[in-house]
Amino acid sequence: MLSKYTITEENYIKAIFHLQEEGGLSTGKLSAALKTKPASVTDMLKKLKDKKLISWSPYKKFKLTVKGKILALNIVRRHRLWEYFLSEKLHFDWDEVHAVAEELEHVSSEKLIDKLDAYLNFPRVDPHGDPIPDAMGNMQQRAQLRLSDLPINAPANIIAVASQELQLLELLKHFEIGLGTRVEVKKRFDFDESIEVKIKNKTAIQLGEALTKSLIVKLI
Amino acid sequence: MLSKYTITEENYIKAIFHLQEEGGLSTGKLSAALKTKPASVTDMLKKLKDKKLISWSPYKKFKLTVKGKILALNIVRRHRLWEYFLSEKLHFDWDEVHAVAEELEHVSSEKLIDKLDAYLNFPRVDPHGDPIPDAMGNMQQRAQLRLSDLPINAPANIIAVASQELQLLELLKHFEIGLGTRVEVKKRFDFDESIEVKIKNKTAIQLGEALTKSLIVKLI
DNA sequence: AAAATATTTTAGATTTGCCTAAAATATATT
DNA sequence: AATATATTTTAGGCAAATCTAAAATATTTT
Repeated sequence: MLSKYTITEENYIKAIFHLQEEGGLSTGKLSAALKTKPASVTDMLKKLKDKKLISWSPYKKFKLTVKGKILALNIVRRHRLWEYFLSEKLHFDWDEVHAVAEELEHVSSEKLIDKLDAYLNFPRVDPHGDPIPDAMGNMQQRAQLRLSDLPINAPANIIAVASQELQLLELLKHFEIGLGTRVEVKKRFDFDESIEVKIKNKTAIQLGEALTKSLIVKLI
Repeated sequence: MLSKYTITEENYIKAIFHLQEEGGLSTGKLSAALKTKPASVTDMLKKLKDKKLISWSPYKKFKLTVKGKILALNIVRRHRLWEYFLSEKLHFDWDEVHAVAEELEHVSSEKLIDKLDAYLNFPRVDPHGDPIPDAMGNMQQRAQLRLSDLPINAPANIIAVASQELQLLELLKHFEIGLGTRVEVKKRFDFDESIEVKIKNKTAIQLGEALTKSLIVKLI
């Protein structure tokens, strides 16, 4: 039974979860992710500790407890189910989906989410290719072949974008890269790890490392 | 352009709107509706006045401004569209719909609501029979649903009696039917258009056409 | 129209989440 | 290992929305 938490608390838990997964959890990183000051983060960490959602003590590393992780997975589940709904049913563009889901995820009815899940036919992956935890909190690993690792001349499809940064999504839109887009690596420049990629059937273009590492592909 | 308001502000505006429609708007009634104390209501009324959503001055009557009414209609629109969605798509029972919609209505994306509206095919009435304002804030009069038109097994309340005939009122008294009485149609006889109705929790009784066409009901 | 009652508002506190500035601790550099 | 730098925490405050208790105004009753 997940009791009720404030929207702020949930946002902290979610951010902690994601940073923890990336292996870069700290007060400073958290404050950056949440756009608050480190001092504010410390305040909240104490509260989360009191609620037994994280383990924490002054100046030490901190992390989610089991209880915290269960909550985090539940929030992630809500978020991704809503993303799926917005994209699949309401035909939102996939780069608009994230912001709205950010609000919807805090609606706390367990029943709502389970019914939504059923209505959507229990999708296991959201529009960004991220796996959706099921009602028990189980989430599959996601395939992790990045565009940056794709062999030369191997045709593949974009299946996920490993970042929600607006600037990135904007860039993808500009290049007309989306889920399912066919790509093929033509050349690799060791100098700056940039890559020459053929998108769909257009002439090859140059893409930087940050971008190609964020694009998850699957060989055709 | 509806700027952003806090959830609390929106709840106040919505409650003021409904009380205003029923003709019973006062600090005390508002505090009861919102489950806060009158003193808290006064505080908020000052804030809403500053934001030009209501007209108010100490100890005087207060009411929504045009700006306030537009906002109220927009909130009502969101609420009722979500209710429709929950009932129609997710198959929630009607009595569960309200509480969840109460949370969903505060998700502020205009685009979300318009797309939801389209997805639902622009319904004009929610599962309780209440009219849904359109994107322009236009709302039709509440449909006068007569007991004779009530679907089978749909619980409803008597909200009006479309006749003042003494004989009718006498009959109602005899059956212990009054405003607010819960009714549920159990069977319909096409032969003489009489109906078998369960009143409150008593055993169902037979009512004639003239009577059932005079009783206005509202789905619960 | 005065008194009694009911309603509403003011005044002063509390809690949540945030802030700035300063202190404490941890990490990196020499 | 000592110092310099970076990070994190503490201390003290602020704004939103609430509360209680007391004061001000309206309304009802006699």
